[in-house]
Amino acid sequence: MPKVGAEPIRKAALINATIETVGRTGSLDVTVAQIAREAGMSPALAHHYFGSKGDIFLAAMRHILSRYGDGVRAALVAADGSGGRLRGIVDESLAGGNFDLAAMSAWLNFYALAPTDPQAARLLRVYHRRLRSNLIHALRPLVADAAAEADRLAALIDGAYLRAVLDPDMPPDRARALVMDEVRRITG
Amino acid sequence: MPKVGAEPIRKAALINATIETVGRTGSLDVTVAQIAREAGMSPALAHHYFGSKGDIFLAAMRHILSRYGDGVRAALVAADGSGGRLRGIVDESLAGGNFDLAAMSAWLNFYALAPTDPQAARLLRVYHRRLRSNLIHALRPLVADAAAEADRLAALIDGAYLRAVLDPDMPPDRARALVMDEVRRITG
Amino acid sequence: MPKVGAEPIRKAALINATIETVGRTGSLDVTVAQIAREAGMSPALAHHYFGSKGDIFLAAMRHILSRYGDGVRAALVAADGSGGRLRGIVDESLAGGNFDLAAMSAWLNFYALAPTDPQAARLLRVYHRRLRSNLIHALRPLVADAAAEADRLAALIDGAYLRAVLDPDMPPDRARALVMDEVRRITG
Amino acid sequence: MPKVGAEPIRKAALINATIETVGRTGSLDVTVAQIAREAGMSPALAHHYFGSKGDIFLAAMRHILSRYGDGVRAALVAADGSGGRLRGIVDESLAGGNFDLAAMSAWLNFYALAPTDPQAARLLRVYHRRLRSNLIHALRPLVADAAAEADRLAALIDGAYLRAVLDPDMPPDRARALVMDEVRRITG
DNA sequence: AATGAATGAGGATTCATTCAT
DNA sequence: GATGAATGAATCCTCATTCAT
Repeated sequence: MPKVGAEPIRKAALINATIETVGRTGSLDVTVAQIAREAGMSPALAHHYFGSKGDIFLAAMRHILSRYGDGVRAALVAADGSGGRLRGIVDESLAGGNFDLAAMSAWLNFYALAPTDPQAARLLRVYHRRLRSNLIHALRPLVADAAAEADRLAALIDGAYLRAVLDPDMPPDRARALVMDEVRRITG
Repeated sequence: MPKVGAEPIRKAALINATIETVGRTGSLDVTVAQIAREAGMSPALAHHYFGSKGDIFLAAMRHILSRYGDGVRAALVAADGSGGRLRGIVDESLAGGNFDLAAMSAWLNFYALAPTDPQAARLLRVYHRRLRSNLIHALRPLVADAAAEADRLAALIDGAYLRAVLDPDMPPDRARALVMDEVRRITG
Repeated sequence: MPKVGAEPIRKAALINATIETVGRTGSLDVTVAQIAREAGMSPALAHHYFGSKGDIFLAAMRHILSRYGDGVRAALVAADGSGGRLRGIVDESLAGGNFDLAAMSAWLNFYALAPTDPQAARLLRVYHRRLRSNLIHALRPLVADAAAEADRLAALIDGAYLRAVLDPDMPPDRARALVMDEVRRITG
Repeated sequence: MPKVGAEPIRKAALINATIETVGRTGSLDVTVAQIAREAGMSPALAHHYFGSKGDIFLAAMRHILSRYGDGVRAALVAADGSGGRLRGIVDESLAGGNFDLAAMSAWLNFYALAPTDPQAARLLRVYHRRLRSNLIHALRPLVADAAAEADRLAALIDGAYLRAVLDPDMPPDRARALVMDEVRRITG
């Protein structure tokens, strides 16, 4: 009997190892060997499951993105009213989990990758669209030009995240509070 | 007596070549050889004038940062009133020059570098502090809590820039307009 | 399952290749590429098995030293009486094998390395101590101040070796005879 | 009027700088730039006066050798009787000046160079011959086979020097004492 | 499925040396 | 005489990737 189901397990292990390793070193300059060691397997096997280093990274990014997407979806389901939905999106976008070194590095390097790498760009676009659509949906009952307000709020979220990540003077809590003030202004 | 005075010329050429090369490839993964070729000299000479690859990058970033700083300063001098100063800062921060691939890549990769590289972090901090202080100064006559408003505006600027850079659906003009709406709201 | 057990073979091949290459060129200024080529493998593999060029050299030196140590030990076991032991040590120290260009260059360059490289110094010290202790052991039944006589004899051995290596007018045989005269004087 | 006599001054400065630099770093791996800086001139000028790096080294070695030769000559002139001449030679050969890191490194690296570099070999041979002839001259009135005794004593001197240089357990004074004991045995 | 073995293709950096002034 | 400028040629080392087993 062949060992069944090894593939998804191995892939998941590699994805986690990638995030973990990138996080620990704070840089995308990690080697396949490092990732594989962290995942407890040989570099050759990593290449066997993913075709290349780039594919490993992409899978890891997709994982982070979908984890974020799940969080937002859950927050929206649990939310109470338009204001609640807005706050849920913001909360999730600036939640603690996005600020560990692993996620931070992943995001920043992902940004840096996007102008060059079409697959990264596509992934990022999906994220942008979904956030925008969620925001519009939540804002429509509250403001006249929901689309414009959504863009502004989305930019504010990203900017606040950036600051929280890069600026030691701006801890994540202040970043979230800063956006929440704006949300409060909108929800009245 | 030897030919003299080449140093500043060569250094400037290398800085420009760095920005140009990073811009063209859209990635920090450029080799010293590429930069040197672009600057029309040998890799050895690049190492002669700057000590290392990292120093070349740092000098390039410093150049971009100081170019931006000069722009802001000029805009502030020319500005008329608090509202004018605000609009000047926003205009300069989201000016066309910041959106060529070279500047974009430099900024994004600089962000990605900052969590790891202390010198990059220091440089970025200088930028953040200066922007914040400029915004506070311009906002003080207009709002009660200038500091909080400055943080929010700074985040909005960075977020809008990020969107304009990363999202094809958000051209620089829309990004600027988006921030200007907020400025208008503040200035009343 | 992969091909297995290459490591010791490769390491041995690299050590031999190092000695051979250093010997052929008569200088420590050999490149990893040269050594690897001599050993029939890529430079990358050499770095894979030993961490660095320095480690390759050290392993080669250790090999030479242990080869010499084995020779001395065998000579001591086979020796008959104190005088025999003395003659055995001298014979082994000035045996033909120490005079091929490879061993010579290794020794000389090792000497030159020792004041700078702590690991080389440590290795050399081991050799010195062992030789001294062997000599003292063999001399104790024969002379009053065995320690002093051992130091003198050790110096004489090293000096004779040096002459034999450096001076075309002093072939190894004469060098050995020169020391043996002294041994004969001691053993009476 | 041209500046006269610059050449010998510059050359001497470079030779001293070479010895000094080799001594400070304890290795022959010094760059022409380091030597030139130590001598207070540009690397280009060093090449102007000596044709190549090798020539600089050779000149430095020649300097050390002739300095040693002068010392021996002076000691012989001042010496009283055959025994005094012998002691003078030994004293000079193991004098303090030969044990500073500069001279040590020079000697050791010179040894290492000799099997490869014909010029170094020639120089070394001169030294060997002169020492041997001096020793024979001093020994002839004292022993039957002066030539054999001279070779043994020369080897002992070199071996003692080597030990003193390489072995922290053998300070220069003990090395000299060790040889002097032998001298005393000969002079009776 | 899994891995040790192996390498080709760079990449940063160093340095002796040359040259124009 | 003197030097800053400039470079070609190496050198060590790294790493993604392939392959035989």
